[in-house]
Amino acid sequence: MAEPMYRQIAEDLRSRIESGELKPGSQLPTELELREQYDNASRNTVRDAVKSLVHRGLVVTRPGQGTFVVDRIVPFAITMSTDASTGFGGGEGVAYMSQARAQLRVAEATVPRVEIQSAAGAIAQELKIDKGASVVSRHQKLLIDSKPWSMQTSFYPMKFVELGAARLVEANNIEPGVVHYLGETLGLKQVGYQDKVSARPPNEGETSFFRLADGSAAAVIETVRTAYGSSGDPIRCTVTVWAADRNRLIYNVGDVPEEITSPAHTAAESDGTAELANN
Amino acid sequence: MAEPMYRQIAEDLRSRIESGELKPGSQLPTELELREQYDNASRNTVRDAVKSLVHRGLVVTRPGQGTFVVDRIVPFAITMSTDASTGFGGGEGVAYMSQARAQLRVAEATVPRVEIQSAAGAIAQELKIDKGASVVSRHQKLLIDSKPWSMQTSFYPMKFVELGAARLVEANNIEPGVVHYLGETLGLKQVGYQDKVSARPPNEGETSFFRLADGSAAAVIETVRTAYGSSGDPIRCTVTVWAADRNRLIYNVGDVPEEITSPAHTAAESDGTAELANN
DNA sequence: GCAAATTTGTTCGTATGTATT
DNA sequence: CAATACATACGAACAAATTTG
Repeated sequence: MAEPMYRQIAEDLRSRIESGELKPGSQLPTELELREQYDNASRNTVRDAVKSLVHRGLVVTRPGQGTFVVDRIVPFAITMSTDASTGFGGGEGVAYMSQARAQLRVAEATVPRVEIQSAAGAIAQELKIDKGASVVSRHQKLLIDSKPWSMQTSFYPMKFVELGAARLVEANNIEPGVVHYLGETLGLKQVGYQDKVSARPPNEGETSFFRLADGSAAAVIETVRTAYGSSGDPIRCTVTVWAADRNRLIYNVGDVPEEITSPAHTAAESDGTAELANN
Repeated sequence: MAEPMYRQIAEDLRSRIESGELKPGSQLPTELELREQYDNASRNTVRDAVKSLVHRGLVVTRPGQGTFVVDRIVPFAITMSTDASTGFGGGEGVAYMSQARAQLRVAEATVPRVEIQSAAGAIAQELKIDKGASVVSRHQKLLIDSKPWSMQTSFYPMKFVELGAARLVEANNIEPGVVHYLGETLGLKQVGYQDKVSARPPNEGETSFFRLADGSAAAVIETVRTAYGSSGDPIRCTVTVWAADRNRLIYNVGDVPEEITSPAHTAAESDGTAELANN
């Protein structure tokens, strides 16, 4: 018995899924049926097999209904580097909306939740302020086609408000964008930014917002964007958490052909990811 | 009993870990001890609780030894946008090595495994060649401090070999870099590239190479980099898979202060990620 | 709208196997 | 070899969610 039975069952089911015998969206045999199909294994054993598939993101189980092969979501492509078509920083507010439209999706954003917080270590470091200093936190959730897509929180030094950028603490959208507003009121001009991209398992809040299956291996992508002004000082720090299964981040570096950078192109692209023979 | 018992136990253990009562590297109580601590719950119930922590990447279990709080790895920061200090495209070969040295790490790469393959759909699309056309695949695994860090496969149109870039199919490193070599032999100059960044659960090969705990929620980051020449035609496509728990990708866009872009800075940075109050 | 049937979720008990010390 | 600790597997009962009649 080299391989435990529940793993053998899991592998067999996986191959049935990948061969197309079990199509996306279709229901797996019930636990009772699986028992019969697999040598009258115990119900707990077939459950372990199914759990392993849930965990790998191949199927989802719904209490009272059954287990279903996952329907692949068409990922939303987001240009994170400066987007020629919208003119400014990708992945945020206005640019996000316009990219969504270009991919024939409907984007919405919740009303910002604004808070005054004392800066956590990482934020303080990014903004080059003292740990514990006051910062304005503006938090928004972004939806596409009415489904949860990402959540982002921007942090600004409280000093900006004191210097005259009063609207920073207002709980509504600042049109056409906070960056533009800071330019008008304080003369700050964003000249560049640095993104730090990482991936990790979701925490509780993220799991519930993104409606991630409980035991699934779903991951989130976290980007930390620190934007700088012409003086070289940080203007803001924006932390965005993306559901990994429905987003793809695009960075263009140097000269990239026009037709490649257009959002329509990335949208239309085949989803035949992975399987790119890395082994 | 709103919450099932195994979840309550899991949450209690989680809080004991996060409060620091159970430190990284230390051993959790054994299953037998946990039974006693939690109201004589069944062994299966405490096991379910522990599984849920394994799954979230907070602990690892080792047969015959026990369950241990995970030791956080210090992530390796990789500048993916063009790196001023090394002069060329981040995240690959030479640049990777030099960034590792700057962060006081030791980087190694395996000897390239070279194959002639017929292009899969996604690769063909990236390289703008016919699906099934021949491509040269050059695969390497990268280690840092002797531990598995990433694996990457570059695809080049077979046409390049026919046109004179014979060394493309040699199974050894091409110094100082393939891009440089293609410039010399074919006059191709890389003027830019597009990166597509996504995250997903690891497949079997990745799990074993990265030595990821079996049931853990570990994710991999996948970057697909397509590089373009001055004519606007694709030169190559490089697919890199990174273990998400030990890598952080850095993209600089526009003007970012020198001290921020230096590898030493990113290395020294506090690891106080997450907890950035996204909820 | 309710009751029954179906399906997955939780919890228990028990036995045996495998890895490590 | 023995003791310890986790891994696999079985059986059973009841709970909760959903669909169906």
